[in-house]
Amino acid sequence: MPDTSEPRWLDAEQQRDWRAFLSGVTRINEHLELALRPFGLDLAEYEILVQLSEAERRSLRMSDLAHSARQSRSRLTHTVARMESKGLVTRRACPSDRRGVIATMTEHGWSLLVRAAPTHVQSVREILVDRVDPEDFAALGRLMRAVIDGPEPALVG
Amino acid sequence: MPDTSEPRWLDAEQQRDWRAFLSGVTRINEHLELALRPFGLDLAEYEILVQLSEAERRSLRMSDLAHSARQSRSRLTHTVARMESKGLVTRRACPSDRRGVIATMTEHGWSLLVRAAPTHVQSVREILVDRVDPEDFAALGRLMRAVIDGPEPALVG
DNA sequence: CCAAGAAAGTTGACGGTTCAATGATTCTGC
DNA sequence: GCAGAATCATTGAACCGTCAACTTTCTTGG
Repeated sequence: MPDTSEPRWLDAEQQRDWRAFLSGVTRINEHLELALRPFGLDLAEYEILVQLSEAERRSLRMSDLAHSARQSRSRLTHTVARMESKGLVTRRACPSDRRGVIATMTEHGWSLLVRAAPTHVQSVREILVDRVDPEDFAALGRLMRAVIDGPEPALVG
Repeated sequence: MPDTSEPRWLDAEQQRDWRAFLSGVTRINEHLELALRPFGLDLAEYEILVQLSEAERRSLRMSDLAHSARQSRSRLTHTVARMESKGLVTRRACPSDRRGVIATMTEHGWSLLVRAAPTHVQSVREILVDRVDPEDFAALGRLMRAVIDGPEPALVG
């Protein structure tokens, strides 16, 4: 049966903070996307390049890449296909698991990342890191780790 | 000429916090979208309903609504058109400015919001508010207000 | 007043994401 | 060792957001 108990609304201050969060995230995203634009990248593609750049041999299984870049496998397939046609990555069969596909960053992808990264970092600083109290930024980290590490919430329905 | 000075990279801790932020935001969004799904709403539509519900006569000019729901005017036009066809909102000409269009929440839209809101709040609590240290949550609010209220960053290019 | 420009809103095409379905391969329990 | 379940990756269609172009109306400087 549906939960008929009175919902626990947010108090005024919580609501203010929550809405600031929603607006802030939007602004941060817009700023980062704008900064990547001159490089012909969006944030999702940038993340893919970063993950590949840090992996052994600059290569990852598609599903590991999907996980670390926080994308669905389907989305990743499409995005990587596009990036492949731009010459940023290549794909090949995985030798140890014939279901698998390994994506590898090309030299061209690497050099694009190297060129884009300084601007990206600068944009992160401009919109967030250099703009806020370092204590609050550390609190942000703690808070987000609590969000990530917590159990899958059930949302009883 | 391009800035050739060494970029100010994030230190290890900043990077850890920043990446936690990216992951956390993704997780929060996924959780909220999931919670709204049974109501046939996504977060963008929910925001539109919230903004209308708090406005006088549950009505807003399209461009004010676009601003407060953090959407482009074009996106809002499309989304409101869809919501109109679902019977959640109506549109009519603005009497004082003949360029304008006023969106109004219908009774059906209102009742859907009333039904969805408790679940939505619960999902916000589950994924964030009830999961983190209240001090850190307050820090989140401060931090995001600094992001929002700050000047348009130039991102010198 | 009026011409030029700005603002409001829409439109349609394009591109990207989601979703469900599919084929192929590997894992699991018996 | 095999049947059934789970995993990996892809596909294509439907759906949604973005972008540039456009119309209409309002504002502003001279």
